[in-house]
Amino acid sequence: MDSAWIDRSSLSLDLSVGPLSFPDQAPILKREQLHTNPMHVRGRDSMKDETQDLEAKLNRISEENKKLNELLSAMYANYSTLRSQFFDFMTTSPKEKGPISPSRKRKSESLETISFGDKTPERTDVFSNRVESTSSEDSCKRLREDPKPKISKIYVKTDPSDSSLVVKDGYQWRKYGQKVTRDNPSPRAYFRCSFAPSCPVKKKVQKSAEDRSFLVATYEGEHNHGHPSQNELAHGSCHKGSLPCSVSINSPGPTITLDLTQQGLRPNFGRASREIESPEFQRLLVEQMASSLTKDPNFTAALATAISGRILQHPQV
DNA sequence: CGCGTTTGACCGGCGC
DNA sequence: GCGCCGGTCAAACGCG
Repeated sequence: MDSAWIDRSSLSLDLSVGPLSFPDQAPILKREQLHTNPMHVRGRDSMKDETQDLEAKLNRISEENKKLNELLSAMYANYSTLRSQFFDFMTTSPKEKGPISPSRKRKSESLETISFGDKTPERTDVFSNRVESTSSEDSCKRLREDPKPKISKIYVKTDPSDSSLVVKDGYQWRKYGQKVTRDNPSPRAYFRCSFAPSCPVKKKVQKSAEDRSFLVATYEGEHNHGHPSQNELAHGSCHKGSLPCSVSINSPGPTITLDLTQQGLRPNFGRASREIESPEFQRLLVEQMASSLTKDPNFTAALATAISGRILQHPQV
């Protein structure tokens, strides 16, 4: 986790919690208080105590500030990990395979599994996109026949009560069947890509047997046409059927949702993989995230409450 | 009326 | 050969 790039001096977290002093400013505050606060006319001992108190408090506040910065860094690191894995998936999925022969034989599974917003017990990292690919040695026994279409699997978080087996991925799908399978009580829906008549791609969607709040979409084959929502992406809209627009982070603490639809957070996909590496982009991204946080009244209110609570714990100030 | 979805029937691979 | 099971077909149906 490389957080050294964060230019902390450029991050101004206006938290609306009144004047916050940093440790190096503490002596100034002390001098001001010596002249303005009649309580400081008391003996040197009490002054010393108060000075120590103030210093301790300032240290605590700067510690909290530091922790918040670290939290932000961690959030960004997770975010960039997710993003790069997503780009990997986007650039590698429907490519480099031979012609697809419509074989009715049982498919040999050459799996590539990716999960969005994953939180099942086996996948504890809330930001990890699991990519499962069975090795070629593993599947070569079953690959004795014609080359199989590429198969990829995607986990999509959904409402467990939502019975619609719809995974919005930007393509147009036509449902041609539904079946209840043995290993899973929830039905499996079969879709064919209907964006291009000759497109051989098929999709199976079924609720995960282990966690019904996840839809498992299995894609077979590769699209022989462009992504229908490319234009939308280029124009910055993130509407119908496009790629996941927000990522929910579910942790033992509060739920955090990073809204990636915000302008400035979503660069043009064509140049994205290069731009995301540039320090300018990363700096911009952190500033965006920081400004999103500080503009969120709930966040600033909660932070202000926490800090003022700490201060009020020491009423002698 | 056209298009998409639903759903029961059918097909074919696989294991016993 | 038979039965099971996943996958597909296609008629019926619903909706705009």
